[in-house]
Amino acid sequence: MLQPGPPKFQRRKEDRPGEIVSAALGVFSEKGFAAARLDEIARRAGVSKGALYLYFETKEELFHAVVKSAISPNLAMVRERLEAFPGPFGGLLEVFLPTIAQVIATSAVAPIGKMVIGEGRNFPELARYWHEELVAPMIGLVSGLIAKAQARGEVRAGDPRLFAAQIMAPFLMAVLWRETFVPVGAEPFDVQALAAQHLTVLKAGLLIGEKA
Amino acid sequence: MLQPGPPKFQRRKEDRPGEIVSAALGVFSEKGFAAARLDEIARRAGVSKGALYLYFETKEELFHAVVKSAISPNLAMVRERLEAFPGPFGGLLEVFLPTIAQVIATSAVAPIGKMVIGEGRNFPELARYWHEELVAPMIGLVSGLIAKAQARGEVRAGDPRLFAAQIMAPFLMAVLWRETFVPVGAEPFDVQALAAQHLTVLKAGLLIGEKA
DNA sequence: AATAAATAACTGACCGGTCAGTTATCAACG
DNA sequence: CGTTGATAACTGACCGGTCAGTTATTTATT
Repeated sequence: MLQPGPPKFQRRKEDRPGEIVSAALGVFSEKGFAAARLDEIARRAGVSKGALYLYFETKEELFHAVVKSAISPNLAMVRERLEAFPGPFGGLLEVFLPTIAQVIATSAVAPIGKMVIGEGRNFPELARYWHEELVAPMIGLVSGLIAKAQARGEVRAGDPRLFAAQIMAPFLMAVLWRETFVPVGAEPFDVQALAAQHLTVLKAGLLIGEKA
Repeated sequence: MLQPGPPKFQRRKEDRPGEIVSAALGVFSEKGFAAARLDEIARRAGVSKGALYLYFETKEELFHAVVKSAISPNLAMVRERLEAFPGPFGGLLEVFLPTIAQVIATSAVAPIGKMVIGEGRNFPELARYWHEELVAPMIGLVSGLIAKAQARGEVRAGDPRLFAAQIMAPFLMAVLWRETFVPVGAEPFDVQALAAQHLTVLKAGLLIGEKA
């Protein structure tokens, strides 16, 4: 009866938070905030539910940590690529649109974003954080680039913020389509093809002095 | 002790379902499906919780009734206007975009749609219904009109379904922006201005033989 | 032995759904 | 016309299950 066998658990204080956040990302993505069960997050993280409370005070704080972890790297990456781009606005679009398509297809930004949209009303702090940390900077960044391009005479007159919305909107739609309607049988959108076609329309519709 | 006083309730079998659906629309719009409380719906409808179950079997069925009531009139209106339009595609866009903007600004489609997006994963029947009854028909309708316009040589070559997505996406974004970020301090989008600017870009980017 | 990580059993509030009882309404009857 | 009996709309207290969060206890580590 005294054979030790494999220990029941190990003490791994350093790794737990990351593993828990990772597990929580999965469950929140699949179920949304309200329907996510802490028992399931704990199970996937390989710990007990009580252990969650050693590292996070509440469910909401855990959600917050998930959102933070999903935002920062992707935003930084996009921002760097955009600000470092030297050429004209048309060339910037050629780089930017496929980049966005790729981030959407591969990162956790999409399901988290959908969750923020779905439950933002009930968790205003979260919507505020998402808006201030990710959405507003992105819109501002793109708007600023558009305004500069207008000043150089490359982009037609108009509200830069609305132009930014027009540029980003199809990607938002593709994400929500994939997350909402594809699971119930809708035909998916090919995000890369959408990016390519969107680029064509934008170049003809937004830029000055381009041929259709 | 026999003074009747005001009666505790009245029997109004005809009106109850409509009043309950209306109250439910409000609560579902504000809270989402999961967070909506049947007690609150009942309170707003001026009945007891038990009365809800005289007219609807479950919470989900009530939600279904709400979705139905919000969809049908608006879809029918848009479809009629679109199919009856005689002129070229550019002129159709001029009518269609402001119409969409108006429906978004005034109808209950927007909050319900946001709710479907937010909770569709947990209620696939609902997402399926919304997709089959509203979204797929709309996409199909617009795609068909685009294909016809392409055949007439009015619209550039490309996947009509992707074009349809590009046309609709900014309105989706405006709705979600209003529902999600404006309550936490974001600056709203002027949907009418967005429609106007979107029209300009689409005419230059989508149509053949138009001057920028 | 002392400490802290981790567990597992537990609590209490919440809420969808139920149902026994109440009351408005109306038709039948005197 | 007033009364009464029958019906069905309606109420509201209640129940059972669920789940975020707590705590008494065990176990790994130093």
